[in-house]
Amino acid sequence: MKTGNGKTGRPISFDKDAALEAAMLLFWERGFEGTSMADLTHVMGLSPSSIYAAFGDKHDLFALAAKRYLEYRAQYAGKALAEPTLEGVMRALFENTVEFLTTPGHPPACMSLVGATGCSVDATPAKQLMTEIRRQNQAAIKLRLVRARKSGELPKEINMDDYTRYLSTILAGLSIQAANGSTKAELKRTAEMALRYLGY
Amino acid sequence: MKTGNGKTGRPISFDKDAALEAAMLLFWERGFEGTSMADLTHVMGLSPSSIYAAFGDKHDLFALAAKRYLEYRAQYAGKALAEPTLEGVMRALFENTVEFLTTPGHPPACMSLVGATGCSVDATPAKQLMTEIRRQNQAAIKLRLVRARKSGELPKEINMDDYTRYLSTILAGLSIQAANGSTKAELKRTAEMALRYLGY
DNA sequence: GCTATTATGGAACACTCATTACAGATGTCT
DNA sequence: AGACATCTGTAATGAGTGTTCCATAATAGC
Repeated sequence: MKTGNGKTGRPISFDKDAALEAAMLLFWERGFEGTSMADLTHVMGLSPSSIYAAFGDKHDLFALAAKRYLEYRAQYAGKALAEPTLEGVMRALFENTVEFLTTPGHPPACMSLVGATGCSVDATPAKQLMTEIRRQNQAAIKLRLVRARKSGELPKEINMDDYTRYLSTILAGLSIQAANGSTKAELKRTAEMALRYLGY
Repeated sequence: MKTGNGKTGRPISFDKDAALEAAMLLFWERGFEGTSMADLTHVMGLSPSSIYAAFGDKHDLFALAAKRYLEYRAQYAGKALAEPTLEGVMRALFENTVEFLTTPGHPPACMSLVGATGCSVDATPAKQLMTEIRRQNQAAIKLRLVRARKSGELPKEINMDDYTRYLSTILAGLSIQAANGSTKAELKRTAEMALRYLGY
């Protein structure tokens, strides 16, 4: 796996980014175990040797796909948290999530939920990676909520961990609703209802 | 697959219920694709031929396991819906869910969520079965809410589909929280918070 | 030109997958 | 007893798994 590093030797002949993007989309749709290397060679348009030389083994490739997913697709949450006011954060969090889940061109669910839940022991690294991503997302939300409380936008009585967990719960539930086949309009109304019951 | 029907011939030599229970637990933990027939022979204590004779192929066995799961494990929701008052229904729905998710001896998640989400095309029947179960659960909740509205326990302005979907969203989210590793105490507080924000 | 270095595709690897064929075991019925 | 029917374990089936080997191709520097 020295691809692209050395100045000498035969140069790479394919678009590494495009190949990884294709792999990511397939992993997103079928999960780690549901995606075979043969499937990957097809959608990436590469032979096994090229994949192994450029990305390592299946676990490495999955980790790279997850990284790409976070950087290129899952930024909707980070952007929402960057809103100046807490109300803006809350509204953006739900709206962006619905928008994300219903964007055509990719599966209607979070990759961290479908990537590896319920899998053999061989896939536990992938499963742990997905869990870790979920935990980090939740930690990011908490950080923003703590800031909001410091600025007085959130009552001091509210437990930050509990409130964060409650928010994450609803957001994760939305992903499952989308996977169940809910339409965009339905998800929007659910998100609005959640906001209303939260007091926004 | 004529096991147990005929009066003649060699009788079955194992506890069919116990074998199916073991299969169900493994499917619950590892999902359809994450569970191999070899794994199943181990936990069921049977040879492949016995399994095929008694339960059919892997898809059939998974369907039977799902049925058993619904009948023996997932009755907590149905019981909650049988509560006489809406407030009782709501409280029981959340409390029973938390209790269910944190009961030792089985994975901390709904089988309908981990059974087959993100899988290869071969497993789509299993995936559809899990989705169907989720849809039926949601339909049962809606039925109970409609009854509550007729009895005046729920304002007429509330859209039944939306409210049902919102409730399902939170309940599904709880399952993911549990799968993430939340403790029973944390889940309890999340459920209480959900109830409070819903007005109960 | 040559050599060094890396990438490529295809075939082969050892292994696991779900499933079945077969022979023997164990029961009921006459 | 024997005939019949069904179950059970072993071993095999062919297809699919992730991964590697190897001969060849393509570049850079000399």
